Amino acid sequence: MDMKFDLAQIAPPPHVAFPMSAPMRACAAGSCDQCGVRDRAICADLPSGDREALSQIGRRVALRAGQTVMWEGDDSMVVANVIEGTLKLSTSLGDGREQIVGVVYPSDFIGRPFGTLTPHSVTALTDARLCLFPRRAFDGFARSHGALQHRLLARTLDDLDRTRAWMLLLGRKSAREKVATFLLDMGRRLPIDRDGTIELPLSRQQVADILGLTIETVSRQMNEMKRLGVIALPGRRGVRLIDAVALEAMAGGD
Amino acid sequence: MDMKFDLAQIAPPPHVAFPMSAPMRACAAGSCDQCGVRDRAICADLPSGDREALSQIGRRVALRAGQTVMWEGDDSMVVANVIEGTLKLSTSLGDGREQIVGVVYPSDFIGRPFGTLTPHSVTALTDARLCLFPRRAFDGFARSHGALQHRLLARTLDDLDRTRAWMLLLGRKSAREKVATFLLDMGRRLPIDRDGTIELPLSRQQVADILGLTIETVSRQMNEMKRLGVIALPGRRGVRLIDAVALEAMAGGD
DNA sequence: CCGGCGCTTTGACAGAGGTCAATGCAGGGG
DNA sequence: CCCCTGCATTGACCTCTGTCAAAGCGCCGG
Repeated sequence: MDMKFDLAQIAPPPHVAFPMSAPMRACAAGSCDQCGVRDRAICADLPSGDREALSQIGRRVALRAGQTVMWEGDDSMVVANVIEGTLKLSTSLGDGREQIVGVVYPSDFIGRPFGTLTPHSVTALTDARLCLFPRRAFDGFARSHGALQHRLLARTLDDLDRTRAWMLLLGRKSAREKVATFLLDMGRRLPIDRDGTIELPLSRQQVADILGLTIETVSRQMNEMKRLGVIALPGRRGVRLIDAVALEAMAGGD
Repeated sequence: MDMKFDLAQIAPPPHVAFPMSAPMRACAAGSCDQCGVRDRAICADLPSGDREALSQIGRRVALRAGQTVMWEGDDSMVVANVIEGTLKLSTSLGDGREQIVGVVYPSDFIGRPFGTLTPHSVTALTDARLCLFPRRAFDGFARSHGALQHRLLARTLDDLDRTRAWMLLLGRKSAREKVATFLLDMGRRLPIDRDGTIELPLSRQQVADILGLTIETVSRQMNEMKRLGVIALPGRRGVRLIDAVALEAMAGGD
C-alpha cells in the first residue's frame, strides 16, 4: 500500500498554464439575471432583492484547470457557487497518498460555511468560473435568510447521502465493480455527445484517486472492458458506453 | 471479493432477545428538562417553549441491541435524536456485502429529514433510547424554526466532513493503518475506565464492516498489535490502548 | 507536418489481504 | 457451576491488486 510520493501533487506539472499559486482572476461581473446556474444554485429561490444583496457580497472569479482554490487544513476564508466547470475535493495522507472525496459541477456549492477549517482541498479539473463569497459574510447572510439556509441544508444532506453511498464502493467493491460504477456515474452526470461519447474531466490518476485504486489497475480494467466490447475508449479521455446493461451487471448490485 | 452471504444480516441471531421486527417500545415520556442530551442535541438552543412544542411532536422509544429502526430504501417516515446508546448506519450490496457508513452516539441525530427515501439502515448496537419524530411533522417544525435548522445544518456539515475523512481511510489506508485509526477514534469517543480500557460496542464483524476489511484481517491486526505490546485485549470486546504514540504512528499521517 | 513530452498501456512479479477450514474460548443459560 | 453456542483466533493457501519497469502513443508546440 505504500505508494510512491508523487511530485505532481505538490508542484504543478509544467504544462499547466497557470500554476496553482496563481492568483484567482476576477472576471466579468455579470448580474444574477444572466447567471447560468441561477435557478439551480442555492441562491435560486431567494427573492430577487435578497439575491442581489448576496451578489454584492461576492465576486465572479475564473480558474484555470489545475488551480487550487482552497487547501486542506487552511482557515476557511471563502465559499462559492460553481458557475461553470468541474472541480475535485481531495484529502491526502502525509506521504502523498490522495483520495478524491467529491467531484463538483455547475450549480454546486463549495467551501466550509460555519466552520473555521477547510476540511479538504478544492482544485479545478477544467477551466472554471465561481461566484465567490468571503466566508464570514456569507455565514452572516445565511443566518438571516432562512430560505438560503434551508437550501444549503437540503444540498448538504444530499451530499452526505451520496458520500455515504460512495463509502460502500470504497470499502466493499472490487476493482471491476468500482470502475463500472464510476463509468455509469459519469455517464449520468456529464454531457453525452451524439455518438454516445463522454469526455472525462479526469486523468487516469484522478480516476484512481476517486476509486481508491492505482492508475495501472484502472487502466487494465478499462481496457479489459473495451476488449469485452462493453465500452470504447476514443482518445485519452473519451469513453463511449456501448453496453450499459453489461456495465450495470459489472457494477454489482445497488 | 465475493463474501459469503451472511444470514445474520437477514434474520436476527438467536441470542438477540428482541428480533429486529419487534415493535419499538414506548418508554417513560420524561420532559426535556431531565433529558440527558438536552444541551447537546439539535434542540439544545431552542427557547424552552419551542422545545416543549417539538417534544409534543415526538415520543420516547427504547430499543434493544440488534433492533433496526430504519431500513435502507424504505420511505423516510421518522427522524430522531439519540438519547442513549450506540447505533450503526449501514448500506449493503445485493449479495450481502455490508459497509457501515457511520456510528452514532447520544445527542446525535438520525434519519433523513427533507427527503423521501432512507439512504441507509439504522440499527442499534447496544440497547438505546431515542426521541423519535414523524418526519413530516419534524420537517414542518424545522422549516419554521431557524435555530433548529441552523443547528441541524451545522451538524450535517460536521457529519459530511467526518464522512469524507473516513473515505481517505477506506480508499487509501492499509489494514494496519485502518485498525490503528479505528482504535484511536474509539478511544476518543467511548468512555475509558480507570485502567484505560474501552468496551467496543461492536463485534469483530462490525469492525470489519466499518473498515472495509474481513473479520480475519481485523483479528490478525489486533492480535499483532497486542503481540507488539501496543494494546491489550481483555475479553471479547475490551481494548486497552497501551501505547497511543505507537498507535498514532501506525495510523499513518492525518 | 513533425518531434518530443508525459500520460497511458502493458508485462512480469510480489505481497497484502481475502478465502476456507479448524480450533479456541468467553459468557450466557440451564 | 458447568456446558454449549457462536464469536474470535489461527493457519494454510491463493488471488487480486499494487509495484516496478518499459514501451506505446495522443496531443501540443514549433
